[in-house]
Amino acid sequence: MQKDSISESVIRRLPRYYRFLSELEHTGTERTSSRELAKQLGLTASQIRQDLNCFGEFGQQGYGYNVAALRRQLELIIGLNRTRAAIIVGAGNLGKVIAANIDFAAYGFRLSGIFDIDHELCGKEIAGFMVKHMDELEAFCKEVHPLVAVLCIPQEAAQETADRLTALGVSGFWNFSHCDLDADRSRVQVENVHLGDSLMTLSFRMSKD
Amino acid sequence: MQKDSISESVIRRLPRYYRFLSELEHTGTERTSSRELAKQLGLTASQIRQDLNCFGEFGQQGYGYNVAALRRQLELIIGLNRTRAAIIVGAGNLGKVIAANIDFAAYGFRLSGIFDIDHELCGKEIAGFMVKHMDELEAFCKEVHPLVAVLCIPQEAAQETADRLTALGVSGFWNFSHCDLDADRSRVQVENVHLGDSLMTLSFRMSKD
DNA sequence: TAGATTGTTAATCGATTAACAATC
DNA sequence: TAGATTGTTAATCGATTAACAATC
Repeated sequence: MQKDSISESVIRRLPRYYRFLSELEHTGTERTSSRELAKQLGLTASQIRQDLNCFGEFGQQGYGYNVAALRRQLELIIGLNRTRAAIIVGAGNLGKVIAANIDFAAYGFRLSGIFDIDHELCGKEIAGFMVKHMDELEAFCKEVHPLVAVLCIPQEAAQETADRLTALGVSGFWNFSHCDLDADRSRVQVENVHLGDSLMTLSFRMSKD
Repeated sequence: MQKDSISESVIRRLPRYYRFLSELEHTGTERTSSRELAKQLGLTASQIRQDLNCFGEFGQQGYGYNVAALRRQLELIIGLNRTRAAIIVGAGNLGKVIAANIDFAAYGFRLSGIFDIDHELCGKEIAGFMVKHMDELEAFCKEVHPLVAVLCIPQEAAQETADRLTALGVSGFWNFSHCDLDADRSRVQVENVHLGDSLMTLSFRMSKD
């Protein structure tokens, strides 16, 4: 069904498709077409059909796509129906915001713990979780087996912590540290959120004009 | 000097080059080569030379690149030496974290105000700024002329607010709202930070294995 | 001079777009 | 049936990689 390797470009577009179809479904739209989607998303109809056909045949000639069905398919493709345990490492400002504002369940995850090295923070409650000390990490992972770690720690500690977590069975990192993690990409998935890099691209594009 | 149009792929790599060269400079490294950079960054030497030559000739045959000089060039290329006024719109959790944690000056910006529609939040201090009410936006912009707005507001309010800000002379948006802004890309630059999309790509990549 | 590494041109690869037969 | 729109193959375009003369 699914092509062997999906290009990074396609992967980056999948969430947009899902997001837009969710909106369409929400407004009660029943059917759509690659032409209509393309127009709304600023892509070409060809591209959308090519992208979707990496995963299967979801449309019908002469009709187009059923919005609800296609959204559901994308949900399964992206894996949003799963419930992987996730932990947040680093309970500073950023960790707190993520704990409180990200609807993990909507993305196929279940927040199951928050850790920090600062003894001051431990025991405090964030988003319904009592912050645990990093000393408890091994015992916790042995019990809960989190698959994903959200890294909200300083750059200096990131690599070491990632290695420690990998050894404990974590195979996915949502990395907010300002560094590129060194990891075996065949076994571990890393999604970087480099806010500084993001702001730099804005700076660059505004400098050209 | 600079090629007419720089591809999105190149733009995304520039911050990584800058970041890595800053590290090298910090550790006292004097010279490097495209080969060495490529090895460290997981790219090819060809690609790095092609990328840099979009902007000029910064190396020397037989020697390579001077780390400090190349870093400085990238700083200028990305525009980090500038000081564009920026405002944060939305003083909720996310707005607060960004105000407190992002070193705007390091990226060519200067934070100059924080706004919210919630009267409760107005007057409170965040990162040294007194939160202003959105009613004061027009008067403020007339005086300070911010070029950039960081949107930390709900999806529903994003488009309307962006339009309002565009009319007030804002030409760059760092958009944390979970929606794709509709803007005239020839006059306005938009950099989206879609955390949901980011987490979905992680979900997708973890689902394959 | 010999070795190293650039800047740049040419070749390759992959992604996007166009075209169209299949079919609802 | 006629019109619409898919899935898919072929053509195009752009980005990455390889090769190499120039030169430090």
